[in-house]
Amino acid sequence: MKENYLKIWRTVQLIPAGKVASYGQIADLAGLPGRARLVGKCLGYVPDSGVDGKLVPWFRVINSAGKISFPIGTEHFEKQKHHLQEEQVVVIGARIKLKEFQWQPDLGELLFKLEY
DNA sequence: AACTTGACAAAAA
DNA sequence: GTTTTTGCCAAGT
Repeated sequence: MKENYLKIWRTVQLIPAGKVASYGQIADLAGLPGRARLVGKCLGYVPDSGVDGKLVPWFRVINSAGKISFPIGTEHFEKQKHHLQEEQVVVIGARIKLKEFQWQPDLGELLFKLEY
């Protein structure tokens, strides 16, 4: 169902530059609790052209362990790491300090997103 | 309808 | 810290 993909893509667009979010966190915010794996799957289908006229920053989504989910050394891995470093996120190996870089949405943003 | 597949996650070891 | 095991559930065959 493409309905869910859109919810997820739009939620990912809310992550500010320089911050990251986990797959589970995105699932929750998108109103799809327990569907972290769906988030991962659908990010693989993100249109390069973007959604609603904006790009979807798929590279700001990492796993709950605080690591990039692609195998180290793969093309995807390097690309994601590069994107993150471009916006000042510190990546050591595959690891990112969630304590420092995890997105913590404030109440205002949540209200804005309450329309489903 | 049955079975497989994930860019996952939490708990256990 | 690490790896393994289990549970998860929409989507695609």
